Amino acid sequence: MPNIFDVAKQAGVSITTVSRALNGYSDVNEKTRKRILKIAEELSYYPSAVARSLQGKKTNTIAFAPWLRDHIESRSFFKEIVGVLALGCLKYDLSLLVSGADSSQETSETLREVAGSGRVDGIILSDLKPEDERVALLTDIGIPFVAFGRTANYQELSYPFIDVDGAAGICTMVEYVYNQGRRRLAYLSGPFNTSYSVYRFNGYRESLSKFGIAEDPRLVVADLQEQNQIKQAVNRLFSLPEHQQPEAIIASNDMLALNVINSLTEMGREVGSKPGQTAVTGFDDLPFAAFLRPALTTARQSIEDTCGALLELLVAVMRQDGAEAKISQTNALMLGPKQYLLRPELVIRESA
Amino acid sequence: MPNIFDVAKQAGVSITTVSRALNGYSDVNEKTRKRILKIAEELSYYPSAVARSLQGKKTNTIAFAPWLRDHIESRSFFKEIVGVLALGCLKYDLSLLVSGADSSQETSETLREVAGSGRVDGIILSDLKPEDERVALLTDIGIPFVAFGRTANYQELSYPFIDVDGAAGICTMVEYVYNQGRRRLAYLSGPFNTSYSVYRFNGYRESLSKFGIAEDPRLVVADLQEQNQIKQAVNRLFSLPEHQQPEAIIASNDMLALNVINSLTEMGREVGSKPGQTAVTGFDDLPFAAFLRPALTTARQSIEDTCGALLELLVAVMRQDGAEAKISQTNALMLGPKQYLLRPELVIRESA
DNA sequence: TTGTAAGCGTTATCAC
DNA sequence: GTGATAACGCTTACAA
Repeated sequence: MPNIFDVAKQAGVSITTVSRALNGYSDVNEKTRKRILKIAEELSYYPSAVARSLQGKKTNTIAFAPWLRDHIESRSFFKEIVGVLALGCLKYDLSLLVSGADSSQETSETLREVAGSGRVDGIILSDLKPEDERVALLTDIGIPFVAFGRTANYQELSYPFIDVDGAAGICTMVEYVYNQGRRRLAYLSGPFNTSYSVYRFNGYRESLSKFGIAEDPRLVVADLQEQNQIKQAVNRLFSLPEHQQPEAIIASNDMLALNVINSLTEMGREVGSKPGQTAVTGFDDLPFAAFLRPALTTARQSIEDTCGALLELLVAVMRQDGAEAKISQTNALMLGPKQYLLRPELVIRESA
Repeated sequence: MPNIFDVAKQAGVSITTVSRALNGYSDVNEKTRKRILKIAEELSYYPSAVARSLQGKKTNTIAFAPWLRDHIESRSFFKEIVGVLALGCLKYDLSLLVSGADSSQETSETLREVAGSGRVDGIILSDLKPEDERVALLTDIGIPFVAFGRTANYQELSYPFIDVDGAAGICTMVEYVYNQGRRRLAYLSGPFNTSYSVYRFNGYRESLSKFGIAEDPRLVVADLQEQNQIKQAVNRLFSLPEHQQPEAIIASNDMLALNVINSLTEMGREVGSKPGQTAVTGFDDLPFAAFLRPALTTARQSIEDTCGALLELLVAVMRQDGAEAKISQTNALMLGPKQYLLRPELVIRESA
């Protein structure tokens, strides 16, 4: 690999001039610039990105920092978002650095390393916990970041984030099945260690009280992590006396809903929106949701939109746009400066 | 961000000692090391990855370098593979850098930049073309890489790759529908600018000749890029005189098959394995394949396996393992040193 | 066992 | 317009 000296020697100038020519400075003779450019081309010289960032220059790279858990729900969502994010980065001429840790204790450490490494200009923090030390960490370090999700205390901390309104989404689902005349509404969720799980569950509780339905603890099962647990939970729901069995199952995400549907089908129960059938709803509208049978009725938080908003906001933050960074998503509610809540949309299909 | 000087000052030693202590060198007093480690911890000091790589040290990062096209088939596959790769990297304590270019002319340039940037230790090159200048490019630069897919001249070039045996996969599908008694077999494909499309198509032609079926050019449609084109193609197939219409449609990938099924269904035609129904087969077994209706019969090239093999091989190459890098996949056929062909597996579901 | 000093490949600050 | 030269933060001979 040729370096700046090689080019300088070829061109018979100093490295300073080469640097200036290549970086489009104005104070360099047009002729010299042309010559240097040509030589750089010939030598197929590319400035070392690493040396550049050592000077504090932009890296044109952002990091995606998820908190990887081992849930059934976590994996499929992760894959989807990484892919979409990577694709979205192209538009901004950014590269995406994905680095996570195997164990959850290490995530903070890994994050600190990435943030302090000088390898990225900004970070997309994902899978926020209600109390998430990573927000303070990044704020301390002073690196631009945008969170996907929010902590409980987002108002005091006032860091930039994009979140999907989980409570609203679940409310919509509850309202929808309520209007079908269903009253015994079960709620299945993964662990509550992540913010969105909590918000979504709150949505369930809020809407129950809104409709004057008493909460039945037997209809709420949380901390579901793998297939078997879900199957067992569904089984248990339908071991209740018949008039206490749920008429609808609100699942906190699509992956859960998928498993619920499968369990129900295995048990010989019909899933759907008709009376007598069990209604099942999901959340996220992952690509497979439309293909399930019955096709999943769910709350869509278009991942494309969400990722688009995340990138838009992060890019604005990185530019130090003192101006309120506006994002172009139309369904966004502004909670604070650079804090947006995206409103999910009810997608009615067959499962409810 | 504290740097190595801060730690050195705190500890009352030179930066050399700090460096050595942190990198686990043996020639440093245990006491001093302890002290330095403690101080580094307190200061939450992390060595700058950038400065480190400037010294030619490992970055523990690999790049994924796809060739992004604008097909309907390209996008979903890309998302899947990036996600799985990112997850797979965790096992090896690697970060994944995804950087592509918007336009296809730029891919080589972008690649050169990444490869020469010093930011990554190795590269996974994807979406190979039958003649792909990127192989020579990376070989020239001398950076470790593994290709996902292969060029036509892989034997001369002898670079490491993992490929899925596209011909074999399609042969399996053809044989399967042939055994159902079907003889008029259409083949739908995306553009032939990518190796796997060519190999898969070859598989189609080989198996036709193997079964003594004459090729009917009207049953082969290539260069399909978007929904509408696929719909039109299917329409045209069934505008043929009835006894010339296809009894099976072999699609070169799942995304294509999905659209074929939808088109067929819209036209009121039944898809399935029974006589009278049109059989449709896919290739890849993307996550949605199992959920389609009818569920897609396809050739599975488990992306997990493929990515696993890619990473395994790349890590071996990066370690300079002169020894033949063995991969642990059991269905792998060795074409040459560090060149493996993965044999896809027939997944029989409902669509054929 | 520890320290000094020379890189690594850029960009930025001064002079000229 | 152009060129020395000093950073940037680290690793690694080479000394001590």
